Order: sequence, then structure tokens, then C-alpha cells
Amino acid sequence: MRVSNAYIRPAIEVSAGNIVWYALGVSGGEKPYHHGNLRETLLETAFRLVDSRGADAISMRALAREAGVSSAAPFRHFADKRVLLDAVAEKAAGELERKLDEASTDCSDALTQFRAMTVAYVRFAAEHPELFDLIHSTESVSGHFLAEVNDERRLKLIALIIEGQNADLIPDADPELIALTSEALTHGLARMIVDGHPRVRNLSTEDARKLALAATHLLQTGIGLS
Amino acid sequence: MRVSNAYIRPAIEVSAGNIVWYALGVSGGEKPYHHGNLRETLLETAFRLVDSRGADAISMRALAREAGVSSAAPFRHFADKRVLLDAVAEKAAGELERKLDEASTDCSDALTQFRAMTVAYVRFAAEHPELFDLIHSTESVSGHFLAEVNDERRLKLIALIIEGQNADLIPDADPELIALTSEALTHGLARMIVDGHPRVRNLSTEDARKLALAATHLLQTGIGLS
DNA sequence: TCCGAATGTAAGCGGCGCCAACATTCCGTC
DNA sequence: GACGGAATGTTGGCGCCGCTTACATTCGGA
Repeated sequence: MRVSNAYIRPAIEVSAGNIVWYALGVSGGEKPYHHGNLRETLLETAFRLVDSRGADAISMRALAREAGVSSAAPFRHFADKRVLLDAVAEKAAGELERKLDEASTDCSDALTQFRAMTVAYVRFAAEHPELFDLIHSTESVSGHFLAEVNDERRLKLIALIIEGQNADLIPDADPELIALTSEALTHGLARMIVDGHPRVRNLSTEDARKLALAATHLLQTGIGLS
Repeated sequence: MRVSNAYIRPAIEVSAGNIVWYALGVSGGEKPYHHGNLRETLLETAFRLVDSRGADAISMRALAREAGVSSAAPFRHFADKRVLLDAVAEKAAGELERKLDEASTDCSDALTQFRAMTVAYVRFAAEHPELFDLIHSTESVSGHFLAEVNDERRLKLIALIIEGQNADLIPDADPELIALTSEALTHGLARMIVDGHPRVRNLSTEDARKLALAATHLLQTGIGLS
């Protein structure tokens, strides 16, 4: 059997991605033909890179280099760049969803829960603006997942609102509208932070929390103007 | 003087951009060495293209082709692509500002004005989502202009709020916070539409108007939950 | 054991942003 | 008007990109 020298790793230029093979105990420093975990490696690298430097900063070729693999290999796992970014967006959306769930457990009443979720949402946006941006600039493939998740959360919110209305805590307006308005305020706060609105740029996590609480409080009491 | 045939326009492949020279009455169908209005042409083409297909859809080379000019020519007018997009963003922000001003004239009181501006803001987002997106994803160069414009509008809003508080129409909370909350709701509605939130995707102009009015009304009266 | 499916590789196409060197034209100054 | 520098074009090219094709290797089930 002929062994093409193309498969012999160069002595110099050992890319960071190859180190993993030492760590995994592959002997002889010979890189195996198959990576073994390329899809997950690409996804995680892309996730980290988007989080730290934005979706525009990633390229399929750079990801391949980072994984120590040829520039065509990633296309075996992601049809094109958009599909990869969709996967990253889905992963990020899952992360956001997890934090929202986490925040809404152990909440005694609807108000507490709504506020906790708003704080968590705004906080995620402040801490991971690039991921937040990617989530909302993505439709197509992961659209299914995102839409489902969104829908579930919205239904939960509407249930809370109706519950509040039955207890005469919430005025008798259309629950859908109330939910939409609440969501708009939450999303707006998050977006203002991500978009770099002058007043809320570079907010600390604690300040973001305070702002979210103050704003939701105002929404509850109303700002008059009538 | 030698006339390089490189400057003779090919008989075939007359790009759309050259038509302007006929329209301007340049005789002989000979394209002059200098375009004469390249900066504005590039800017307007880029503006239209961003509006219709998004910032990612434009390339310096394509703009040059469209203008009937070599691919290096645009760099005489815009240091790099980012600078061009900044200029487009500034133009778009000016347009948005114009519409907000237009909406806020002839408003008798603070409430009417606030609602009119919210409607105009949301409407702009619904009708020009890509421009809206570009405006808010842009910092650097035109940041000055955008920040100034934003600041001016915010100061106006705060003045209105204080005025309302003096007339006992608005509760006695921090005017800055009230302004920020109002802005967040407005920006959130606009962003939900642009970001393709399931419930408000592809909203008609009229529906966007209704939603903006209903949501701002809810913010005034408050949604209870207390 | 064998064969197809999965997953890797090299090579290359066309497009991109941007730069350097050079050409032409415009315009203020004498 | 002549002229020289500034402004604004041109060609050609570098390195990177997304993506495709043809081929190589390995895996895993029949």
C-alpha cells in the first residue's frame, strides 16, 4: 500500500487542533484519517467564536484549520455556512431557554416569575450579545425549534396572565396583547443593550438586573400620560 | 498619445451602469474617464440594495460593476466596506429621523406626540427591516451622528415627561427611567417585527400601527400584576 | 470477509476586500 | 493659456473565502 506523504503531519506548523490527538492518547503523533468527532468540534468552536467575536468572524476554512482538518471536511457535516450558523443559533437558543427555565423555577407567583424571566432574558443578552443577535437573525432551518420554544414560553406567559386576571390582579384586556406588550418591553431592553443604545451600553450584569426590574415595575403600574 | 484599447468600452456586455451616460447626453457612447458622481451613485445603489436585500448582499465589486467602474474605484471614496455601510446607515438614520420629526409635528400634547412617534418608529422598522437592522448594528464612524440624533430625541422625550409630571399626568418616578422604559417598548416592538417574532411576523403597516397604539396604551395604564 | 456508506483529502473555480503602480483629468496658480 | 499637483480613474495581483469535484481511507453491518 502506498502511503502518500500528504498524510504525514509536517514537523513544523502543528496546529492547535492536533493537540487533542495527544490528549486522547493516539500513539506516534500520527493523525488518524478520520477525526472522530468533527461535527461536535466544529459546532463548539463555532459557538465559542460567535460568542466572543460575532458571527461575521467565523469562516468554514478557519474552523477546519482549527480542527486540524482539510477545508472541505466541514461540508460533510454542514451543507453550507448558513446551516452551521443555524446549528450554533439553535445551541444558543437552547442555552437561553435553559436559563429562562432555571430562573422561573421556585417562583411563588406569576409576578415574581415574570420578573425573574425578564431579568434572565436581559442578562443573557448583556452577557452574550453576539449569540443573542445570532438567535434572532436566524430563521430557516432551526426556525422550527426556535418557534416551538418561543411558542411554549408565550403560552406559559399567557396562562399566567389569565390566572392573574381571574384573581383580579391584571386588568381585563386581551391576554395576547398583554403578553405581546410584556415581551416587547423585555425584548426591547435586551435589544437596546445589544444594539449599543447610548444609555444602556456596556451595562454590568447587576445594572442590567436593576433596569429590568425597574422597567417591568413601571409596566405594571403604568406611566400615566393619560 | 497612445490610446490603450483597455479604455474602449466593449461592444457587448454593456452594463446597466453605463446607460446613465446616454441619459446624460454624453455623445458618441464613449465612457468618460471620470464618472463624475461616483460617490453619490455608490451610496444610493448601496442604500437601495441594503433596503431590498440586506447589508450582507452588497459587495464593493458588485457596486463598482453596477456603476460601470473598475472594482478598485470605490475605494477612492470609501476607505473600506465598513465605511460605506456606515454611510448607508447614516443615510438611513437620517431618513428615520425625518419620519419621526414628520410624525411629531402638529401634535397638540405629549401623549399624542409620544404615540405618533412610536407608530412612526415601528412603521419604519416594518417597512425597512434591513435598514433598521443596519442602523442598529453600526457604531464606529457614524456613531457620532447616530448618538447625537438619539440623544436629541431622548432629551425631547424627557422634557415631555417632566412637563407631564408637572401637570400631574405622569407619576413621579425618575423621568430618565420612564423615558428608557418607553423607548424599550417602542424599540422592542420594532425589533420583534424585524427579528421575525412569530406573533408579529410580516405585519401590515396598518396592523403595525394598531399594535403600536395598543401597546403604548397598555404602558400608560399599566398591566397590573401588582 | 466484503462492500457500500461515511468521512476524510487535494485541487481548483469564481468571488471577494483591498493594495500598489500607473493613467487621466481637473483645477488653482503663475 | 501653461503647468503641476490633487483627485479620481485603471490594471493586475495577493490572499482569503465558500463550495464543488474526484478520489482515498476507514467504518460497520450483512
